[in-house]
Amino acid sequence: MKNNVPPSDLRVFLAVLDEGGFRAAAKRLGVAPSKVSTTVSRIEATLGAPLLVRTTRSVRATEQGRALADRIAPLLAEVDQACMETANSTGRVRGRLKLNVPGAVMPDILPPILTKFQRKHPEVEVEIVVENDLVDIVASGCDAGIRYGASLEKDMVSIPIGPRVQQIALAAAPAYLEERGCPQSPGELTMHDAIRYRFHGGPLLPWMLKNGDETISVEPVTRLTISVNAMNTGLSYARAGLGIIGMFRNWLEDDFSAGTLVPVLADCWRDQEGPRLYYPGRLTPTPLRAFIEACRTS
Amino acid sequence: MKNNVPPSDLRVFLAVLDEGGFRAAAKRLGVAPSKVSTTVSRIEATLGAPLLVRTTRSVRATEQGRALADRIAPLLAEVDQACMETANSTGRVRGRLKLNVPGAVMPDILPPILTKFQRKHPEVEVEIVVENDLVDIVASGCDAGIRYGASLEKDMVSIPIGPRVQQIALAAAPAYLEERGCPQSPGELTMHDAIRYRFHGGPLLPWMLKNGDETISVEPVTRLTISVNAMNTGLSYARAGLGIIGMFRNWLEDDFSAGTLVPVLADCWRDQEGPRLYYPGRLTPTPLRAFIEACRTS
DNA sequence: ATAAGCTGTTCTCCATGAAGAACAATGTTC
DNA sequence: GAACATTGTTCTTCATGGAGAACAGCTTAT
Repeated sequence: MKNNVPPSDLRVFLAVLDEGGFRAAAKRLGVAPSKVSTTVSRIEATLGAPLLVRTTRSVRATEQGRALADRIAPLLAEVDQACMETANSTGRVRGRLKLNVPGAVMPDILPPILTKFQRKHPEVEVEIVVENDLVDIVASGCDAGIRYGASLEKDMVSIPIGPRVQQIALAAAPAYLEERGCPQSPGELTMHDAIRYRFHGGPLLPWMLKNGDETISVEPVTRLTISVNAMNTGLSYARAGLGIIGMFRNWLEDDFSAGTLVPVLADCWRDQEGPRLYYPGRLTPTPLRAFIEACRTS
Repeated sequence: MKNNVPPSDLRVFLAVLDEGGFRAAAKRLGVAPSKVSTTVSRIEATLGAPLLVRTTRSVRATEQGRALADRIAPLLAEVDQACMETANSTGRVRGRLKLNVPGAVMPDILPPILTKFQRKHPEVEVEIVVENDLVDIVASGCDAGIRYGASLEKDMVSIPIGPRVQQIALAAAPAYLEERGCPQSPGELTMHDAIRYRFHGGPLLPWMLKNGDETISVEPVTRLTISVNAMNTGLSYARAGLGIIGMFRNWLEDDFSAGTLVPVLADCWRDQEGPRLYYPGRLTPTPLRAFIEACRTS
């Protein structure tokens, strides 16, 4: 009977309410905003009742829309749960795993973990979304995310992934050091130009250095601030002699070997907490659960 | 997450189980069999589990398919209920009404009822499916059906629609009566040729006639048996002098007026139960409820 | 006051899913 | 045993739904 609303359409409607907007819902569902718009309009036409009030810049449910959403959301969630359990009941780890990760883990942290994981679970198809600015994993339609230093969102769980610590190393081009001198103590860094990286969400990668038995925070003169996503850009400027760069040591190894960058105050480098895997605390699909296990055992 | 099965697909899966086959499910849902086939296959691929075993000529659920169906069927039914109640909450009678009716009610019984109904409820879109052979209203994807003399199916309710009784009239062409003589009593009918109508499902329209104070069943010599759907065919043969025809009086009025057919044994005509509206006993959409009310008050 | 950025919606075009036809397989009837 | 009827599935074609672009409207920043 054509009076029925396809429950898949209802899931679109629920996503709009969950995300607070059509574009956010579209992003989470991996569809175009126009589909979300036309789907909600079609539901309203079929039921003959407005479900959403679209004030510009915000969406909110009507009374009827809220009542409908409250009633069907747990039902559709349980349908998803039933499907997931059917999928899991085969005992095979299969399906798709979508990870939202910063560029920073792309060169050398994630590849070995993924390679091992996919060899162990060949039926899992992995999709990597490289993004730095977005913290909300669910809103981006991903199963899990990797982040440095992000605070824990509601209902999210985090475990370490990759190196438990990473050293923040300082480096400069030989030409820069010949011109400006090589600092002999952390205090001298304030007289130098710095190239600093900024995490998503605004915080700079801090320059915390060891000074004898203590750790001090150094605020150098910042000539350039770059998103952690644009890793290679920062390295290029550093190689060009723009200043002293502060970055994860593993990123700098190739330049050290090639001589294009030289370590600065190597004895003062201190450890930084490594990246963490974030995922929703419940409704864990089998592929994600297997990946979590792979992270725990690596 | 692409691990999710669209719940609309699950509805297709449930229809296959309900109807016991792919083609029956396709008919009920108003889609092509190929869509049902590919939809179920897609669900099985997504979940990585066979849900149905398709022995040729029969379909049955696997253990996992049965478990999944048992769990999600009430959930999706409640989702439909929630939508229906949202639609009803506007207080407006709107939507679609799909009726499965025999051709017998098309000329003069249904039109006045529908005309009145649609004038009262202009927002309802009515679709009429003319079918005689099929008894299962739900399996045909209709909201309700009209039938003569059909037995009550499980969970179905019936109310009279249109005339509470209809007379079974006998008639013949003048030329036939001149040649064979005009029967003076019901008993003489056995010496005449008959044109009889058959209801869907096999029973013939019985020739029950009054004989004094009693009612007798007459079994004439049947020259032609026609489905009630082919009403005009039977009339044509009768006009051509093939025999005495037995049919609802309202169908014969035009021929009586035109003189193309003449009443036979008019004093012996007895009343027959009129048609009935059949509909599922629960989950009554608003358009159907309004139509039921219209039938009750006409 | 203007520009920029973001929203939801509408419109256009095309890729995809669905309809329809054809097929292979099986059970029933003659 | 052959013919017939029906099934589920596969293949081909095309109509439609969705992506993408553009639009109108609104809020915020300059």
